[in-house]
Amino acid sequence: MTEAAAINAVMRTLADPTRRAVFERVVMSDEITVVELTRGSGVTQGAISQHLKSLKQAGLVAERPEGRKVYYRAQPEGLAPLVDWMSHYGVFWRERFSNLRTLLKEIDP
Amino acid sequence: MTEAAAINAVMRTLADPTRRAVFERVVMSDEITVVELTRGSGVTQGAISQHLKSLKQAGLVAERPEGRKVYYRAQPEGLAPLVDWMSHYGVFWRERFSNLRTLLKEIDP
DNA sequence: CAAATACATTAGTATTGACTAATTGATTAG
DNA sequence: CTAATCAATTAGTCAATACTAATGTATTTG
Repeated sequence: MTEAAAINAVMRTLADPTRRAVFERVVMSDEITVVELTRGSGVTQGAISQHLKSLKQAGLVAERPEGRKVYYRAQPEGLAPLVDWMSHYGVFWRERFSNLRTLLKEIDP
Repeated sequence: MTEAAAINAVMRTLADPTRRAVFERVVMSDEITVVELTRGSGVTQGAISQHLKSLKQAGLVAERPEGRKVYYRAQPEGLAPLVDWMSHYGVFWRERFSNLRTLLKEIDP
């Protein structure tokens, strides 16, 4: 996958609010199943599975089947294209990155 | 505009490749007109104006009318919601942020 | 084995949205 | 003043996509 295709996939995948909410819940949970994700999502189980498929194709989540359940977890390298894009075009806004800079100091002084 | 609405607007706006390309060209140029943006974009002038309208509503660009031309420039605070979102959900991937850390050291040692 | 559970997939629907072609409004040039 | 230029907007079209309902496929339970 080329660089442009990667950022395109990630952006398009995270653009949908419902799918982004699914991703956020996966991030927050260590591991989470489809039924759990469906609960309180406002959409059907089928829709959740479709969103998970998109997220998986974008490299944002990974799955671990266990019995009849499938546990999903966030995938670190999935957000890399977005970080890279920000790095590339965010250079022009130094002051905005001071927030990130502070954060980075906190987590890795 | 609420926080969720802001990240939603920015994500959806940058999700389209053509519109993102327009934004990138605006970022790279100090200021740029609609005709210049239309040249080599592959779409019509009307489409460019529509994309610029979206970018403006998302707070990603600003305009400066001068005569019959309108100069567009990138708006710093427009990417803030994306940075904040990354800060919030990117904390979980420290190693990925090392790239950004290196970059930040370079631009502000 | 039969019923139930967990998830994926499919077909069909409705909405969104990106685009063009054309028009309009405004400003500048001849 | 008239032509031409720059940009925005409008109406209409086409494709993409988010969703539901239903079905399919394993796997577990009783």
